[in-house]
Amino acid sequence: MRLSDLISFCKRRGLIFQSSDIYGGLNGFWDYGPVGVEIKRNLKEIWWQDMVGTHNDLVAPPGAPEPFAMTGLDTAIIMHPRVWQNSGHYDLFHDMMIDCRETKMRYRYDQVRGRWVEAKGTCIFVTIAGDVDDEMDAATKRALKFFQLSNKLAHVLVWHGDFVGLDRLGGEFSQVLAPAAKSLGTLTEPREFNLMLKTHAGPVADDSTAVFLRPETAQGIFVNFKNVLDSTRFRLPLGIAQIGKSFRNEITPRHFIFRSREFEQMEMEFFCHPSQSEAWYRYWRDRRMRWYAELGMRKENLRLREHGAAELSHYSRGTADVEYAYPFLPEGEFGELEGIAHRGDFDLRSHMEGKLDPRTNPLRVEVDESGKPRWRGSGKNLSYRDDRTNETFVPHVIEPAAGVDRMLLAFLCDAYTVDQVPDEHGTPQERIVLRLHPRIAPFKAAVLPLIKKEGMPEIARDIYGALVRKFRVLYDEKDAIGRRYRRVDEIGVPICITVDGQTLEDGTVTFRDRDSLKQWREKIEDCETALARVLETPLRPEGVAPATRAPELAG
RNA sequence: GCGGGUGUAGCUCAAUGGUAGAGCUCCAGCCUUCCAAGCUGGCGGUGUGGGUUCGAUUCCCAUCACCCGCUCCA
Repeated sequence: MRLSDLISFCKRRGLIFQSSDIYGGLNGFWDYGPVGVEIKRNLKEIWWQDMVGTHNDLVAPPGAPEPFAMTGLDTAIIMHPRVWQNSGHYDLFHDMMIDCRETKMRYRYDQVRGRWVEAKGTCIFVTIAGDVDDEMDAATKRALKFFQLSNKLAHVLVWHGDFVGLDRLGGEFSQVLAPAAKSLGTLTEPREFNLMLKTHAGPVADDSTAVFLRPETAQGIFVNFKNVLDSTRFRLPLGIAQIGKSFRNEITPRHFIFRSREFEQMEMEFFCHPSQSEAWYRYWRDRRMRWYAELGMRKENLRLREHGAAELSHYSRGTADVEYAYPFLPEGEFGELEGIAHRGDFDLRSHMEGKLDPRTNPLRVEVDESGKPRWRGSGKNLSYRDDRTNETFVPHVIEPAAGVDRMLLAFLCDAYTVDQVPDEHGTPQERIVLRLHPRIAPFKAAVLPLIKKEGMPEIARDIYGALVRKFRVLYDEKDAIGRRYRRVDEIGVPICITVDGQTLEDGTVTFRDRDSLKQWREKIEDCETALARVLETPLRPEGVAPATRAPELAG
């Protein structure tokens, strides 16, 4: 499947539209339509129920070290600017970038490094960008090429000093050979790129009222940790969940809803004793991975990737990504769906003491030139006292963080299927069907009179009226029955309930299964329980595409 | 941000420097007893802004958006 096919499909069937469509759209923003909003709400509801709603805090679930509590929050999108200073986002999301006028390449200012080298009476600063295995080897090749020397003449090059960043040049770039350039002095001045969306709290727009839209929901949980403990009787281990919008000024929004500037996150911060944090990390990593498989995501499209030591912050004892083989990626490549991170005590301590320097070990507050904290903390005590052991400690945090939109995209890609179904002449015809798990499906059933006469619509409307009080269901009497089946197949409705000639005789209706096309009969008065039973079909543990349980056709 | 491509009806596509067309969808009706594409009728369109021209959907410029490849990606 091509991504553009899915985008057309999503527009045609009312799943997802471009934001501000009638004005030509806005880069990085998308709207959910009548069908899409149901799917999205279902995903959030399933996650919330799994995390908070149906959690039993009296017993330890399989694989968990001990029983634990779960609760939720809904915090503001706009928070105090100091939150972002101490979370690290302010520094991290304010990148200085430089452009190369010759090659049109853009680099992060702090990722371009170089060294002075002299030959043929000229001294230049030869640079390389990003991660390079052998800096000296790469720089030598570039210098030889610039001075038009053969590879055998490397000894002619006279090197001065060591490799340093561009910031050590004092803004003078005239002798700089940019990473891919052929001539000197092609780099622009460094310019500020702000990845957080900025606005103003209050009607006066000046620096004193500048605030940021949150780039993640997690910080609302960290800064409320003490409030939650003080207002409840929860003990650790405790998980606090939140679902909400986040915003990032992505440089390049791409791939439909995969990377957008306004998106929704489902994050949970799990606070526990440091000595147990690694066990909890493994528990949440495995549980979150299992969740996708249990909702029917094909296991060949899903993988868990543990970050290597080089990728990890030193304070983290582990980070794993749940990844999906999105169709816009090259064959065999996977993209992020959810991250599960062991964050240690970095966040709580940063909000207590001031922003910690993630490069230090053990963690210390980051200081400026005069030795003062770069960003001052709240000064509030965010440690936890266990009243049973009388031990006081700063909890460690395990963070499973999922993006609702890319999760929905992954489930859509996984469910979008074109198969062959015979038409009324028995000739195979192409059919688009969304094989969504019944819990994710936007509607649970469609009630259809076989034909629009002989009293069938009246019976069907009564059944619809009874079901609609409990389920999201559709009623449709327009067009031939086969056409109506196709319509609801396309938006993933798992069950069709058809009122036909036999209904008039014995009071039974036909149940039709979306995936297997199997049919069986249920009594009119049993429709509600029968539908509930089918929708609760145990999930397939091996993670194949979902199929509702379809009893053999009776009679 | 760079390079390439594409913007015509809800969708997929056609055509043209001089009244823009089809199929599907959708709507109204007919027909129809289980897997869309039978019948009749109907609604609906050249992304936006400028320029050239008597006249621009077509040519030119700009802009916006999407797709692909780079770059980036807490």
